[in-house]
Amino acid sequence: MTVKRKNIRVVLVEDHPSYREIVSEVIQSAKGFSLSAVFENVDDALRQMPEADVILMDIGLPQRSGIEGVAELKKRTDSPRIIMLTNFTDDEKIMQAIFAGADGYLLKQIPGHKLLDAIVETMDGGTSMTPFVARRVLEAFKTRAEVKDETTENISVREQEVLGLLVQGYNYKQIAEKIFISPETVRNHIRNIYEKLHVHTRSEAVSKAIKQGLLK
Amino acid sequence: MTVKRKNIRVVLVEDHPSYREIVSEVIQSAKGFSLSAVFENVDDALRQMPEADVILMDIGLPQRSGIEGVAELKKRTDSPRIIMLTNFTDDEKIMQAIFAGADGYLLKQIPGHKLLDAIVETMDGGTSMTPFVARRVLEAFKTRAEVKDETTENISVREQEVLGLLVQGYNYKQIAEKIFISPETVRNHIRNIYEKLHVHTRSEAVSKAIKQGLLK
DNA sequence: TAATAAATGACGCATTTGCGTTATTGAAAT
DNA sequence: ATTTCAATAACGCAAATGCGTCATTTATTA
Repeated sequence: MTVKRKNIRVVLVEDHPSYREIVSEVIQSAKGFSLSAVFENVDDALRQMPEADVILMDIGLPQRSGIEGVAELKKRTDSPRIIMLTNFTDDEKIMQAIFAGADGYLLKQIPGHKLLDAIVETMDGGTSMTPFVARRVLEAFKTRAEVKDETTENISVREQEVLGLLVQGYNYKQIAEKIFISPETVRNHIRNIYEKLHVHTRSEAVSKAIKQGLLK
Repeated sequence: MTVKRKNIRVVLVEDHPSYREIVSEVIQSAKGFSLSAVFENVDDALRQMPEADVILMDIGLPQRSGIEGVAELKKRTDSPRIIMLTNFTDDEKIMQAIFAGADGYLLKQIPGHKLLDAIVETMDGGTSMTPFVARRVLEAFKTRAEVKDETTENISVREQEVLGLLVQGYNYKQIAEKIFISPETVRNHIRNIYEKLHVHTRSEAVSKAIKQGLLK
């Protein structure tokens, strides 16, 4: 007697006919998976999207790109998990897809069994990335961030709050209104923040706050 | 007649005896892999490291952590590729390891065959991450960076130069001295930058410049 | 209990900033 | 040949900023 287990419902969005065939075949022949729908462009997918667990979306679709597709779908409530299928070539788009909120980034030449693994892992709340993509992401990450420097003292909770507003460009008065204190107190907080960060201007404070990840 | 192929030489650094045993077993019994050395702490590993292709390093070692280990090894010429083995718990350390320059981040409970896959993929220049780790990394990434927004016009070379100095906290006069133009011209450049970025203060400009990667 | 730190508030003042307005030069595009 | 644009420069002025100095309250820690 086996426990009745629901299949993982997969939707594929891919314009290239032969690749569409290959992936469809993999999903359909796999135990525990079912292919709910196949679309060849984003517009159709957005209009006719059925209930599903995971969407496999080509990143480089004509007309509306897969990135727009992700962004749209992720706005919906109960959006399924979305895995992007990418080529070696579209390096720039990988980053855009990440910010659009995709849950996985796989190279198209991934073997069938690994694609299935990735779908399961994504269902379990992880983010599947092929090592090539992961490398790109980390490289981009490292160029943007800095390690927190040892001399930076602890910024208090209230100060972090003020610092966050500073980064958004608010002035004394505006910050004061937002957190219901006097502008003079804001000045004092900022003064203290400067001292802790060893800076003397807003720009430097904003710069350090962002680069060192001092916010939130 | 088979082609003679060199084994992938693996080194393991892990303090926990039972886990050490398990991994050693996996490597030794795998075709195409050989276990060159096993260390139980970073100091021994640094002192006696043999030639190897891939190092598997526990991230949470006593005394000198695996993170220090990576940092040290990566300074050496011809450093092998390094894969960190992590637990669910040490979230903060994952980021530190990334900045230390590790080439892979795997959860310890990874099945043997996937560990072997990851070693191969890392050898091929990729970065292997288990989906759990990948998720953490992307979350951290997303909070720090933004996508370049479409409305941002092209910042000219000279303007980028000025913007860079702005981010470093210099004022009109200081920027003027640095690039040998009048402070009034600096004002003009900054004015134009503001217009292109749709901002009205230094803080906002600095913030956008960093988050959108407008520098250099 | 005394010292310390965080959060609050205030006044004065020199400096810096943001913006309106105007103008010249050289290079690139039409 | 002319328009457009980047880079340069200048003046004025209201608003915002950075910093010195001082003070109160409430936690927390030594």
